[in-house]
Formats: sequence, C-alpha cells, structure tokens
Amino acid sequence: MNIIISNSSSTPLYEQITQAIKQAIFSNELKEEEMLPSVRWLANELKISFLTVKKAYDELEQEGFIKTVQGKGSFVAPKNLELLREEKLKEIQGYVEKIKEVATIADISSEDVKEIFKIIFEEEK
Amino acid sequence: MNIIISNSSSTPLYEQITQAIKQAIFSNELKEEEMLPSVRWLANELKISFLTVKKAYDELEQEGFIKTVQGKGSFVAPKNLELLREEKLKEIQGYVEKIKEVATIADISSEDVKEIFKIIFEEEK
DNA sequence: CAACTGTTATGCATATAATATAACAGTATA
DNA sequence: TATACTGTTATATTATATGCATAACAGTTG
Repeated sequence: MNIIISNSSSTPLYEQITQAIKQAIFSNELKEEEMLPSVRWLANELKISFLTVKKAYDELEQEGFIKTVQGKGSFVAPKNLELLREEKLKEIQGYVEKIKEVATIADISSEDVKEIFKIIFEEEK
Repeated sequence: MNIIISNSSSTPLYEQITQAIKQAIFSNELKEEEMLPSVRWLANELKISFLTVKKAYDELEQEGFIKTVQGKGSFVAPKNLELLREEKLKEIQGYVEKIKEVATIADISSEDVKEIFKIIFEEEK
C-alpha cells in the first residue's frame, strides 16, 4: 500500500489515512478480508505516532470499512462496493445540482464552471 | 434581520454569523449603506460574546462586504457585482472540491464526473 | 516463551474557538 | 459638555481537537 500524508495539509493526519485506505479498498488494492498494516508498522512507516494511526483505524471500523481483532490485526470488511459506488455517484450528482442552481442564480456560465472543474481536477496530477 | 446560530454545529459561531449576513446582503434584506446591528447588540441578542460578533464583522470587512467606522458602526458596503460573482465562484469551487474528494476516495473517474455534469447541465436546454 | 498483534492511561504541546472583564477611543445629541 | 451610544484593545481563562511520547497491559501465533 502506498500512503502519502502531509503535515502541512489542513486535513488532520488521521483523516488523510482513512481517506487513503478507503481509496485502496474502493480500488481493490486492498481486497476483502485482507489484513491492513499493523498500527505500529504503519506509524513507523509514516513517521507518526501509532495513536494517530489507531484513530484512523477506529474511524474506519466505525464506518464499517474494516474489522479489528485484538492480537490479530485489522482486516478489510466484506462490502458491496458497487452499492457504495452508486451512493457516491448520487452524492456527486447532488453537488452538481447545487452548482447548477448557484451558477444559474449568479449568472455564471457553464464554461466558467467547467474551468473551475478543470483547475481543481488537474492540480497535483 | 433574522440570524439563527447553533452551538452544536461544527462551523464556528463567527462563521455562521458571516454567512448569515452575507446571505442577507445578497438577498437585499440588508441594503446598501444600511447599518448592521452593533456588535454588542447582536451579541446580546444571540447570547454570545461581542468578541465573537466582532470577529465575524472583521472578516466581513476584510472581504469587502461591510465598512466599519469607530464610534459610528458597521454598514453594508456599496454593492459590488464583481464581489458577488467572486463569492459565488468560491461557493462553486467548494462544491467541486468536495466532488473531487468523494470521487477520489470512491475511485470514480473524472470522466464519470464529467458525464454527470453534462447530463445535469444539458437537461432542459 | 518470544514476537507479533491491538488497547489503555497519562501527560504534554499546540492551535482554534469562545468567553469574561476591563479599559480605552470616536460620534452624536440632548 | 455630559452621557450614551458606537467600535477597539488587552489580558486571562476555558474547552476542544490534534498529535506526540511513553509505558504498561492484553490477545494471538509459532
């Protein structure tokens, strides 16, 4: 697994970790039932406290993405990824609808919105 | 003016206030050159510290929405259409950033997002 | 038993948010 | 000019979130 975190980011370290692991699960880089890196190992790898990693894992477990067993480790929970992806698509659709609403009211062209879209999606690529 | 704030919200009180006042300015509930409630009056009304209200007003002045004169009060700045447009562009930018976050985590391609974008923006045209 | 897993408890450091209190300064007007 | 409004500034305190270090404890496996 390849996790990159940034101390200077405004998003907390543990959030960056949960996001990276969620992404790995969605992309199937981490498969069902597969074991995650141990909290201490990952902490050492990222040069941060294991408590920060544990906080991330706790959040992932809370949301049902992983299962943790004391003494054994943390494992990717069985999931219906297709269903989850559908949910996320709907979430995105909702945002786009809001954008259209705002753009219409403020008389902002779809070209301008496309420009914003381009800038944000193409940065750091 | 009708400002409702929530202590349990994750957005800071002063941000809630700036947002509410911006909205009041956009909707013309607060007109050009109109005086805003005094920091102490509004603080009393909302049962919060006047320092929190002042922080909100400072932010609004920083962004050019209001002008403050010591001894007199705070007043809605002469309307600036460019400012309004900038504000709305920022709002849209915020939504696009959220979309990028969700798409990244859920392994949704920018092509898929573009498709959603097309569908929503081209319907009823 | 040894070497891994995760768990828990304390304490410390920093930043942000919000508060209370007090004193100070400008403006308008009775 | 007194006073009653405006905003301003300074200091101290509290709470919460984030992150770290250290230590001890507990379960699993070879």
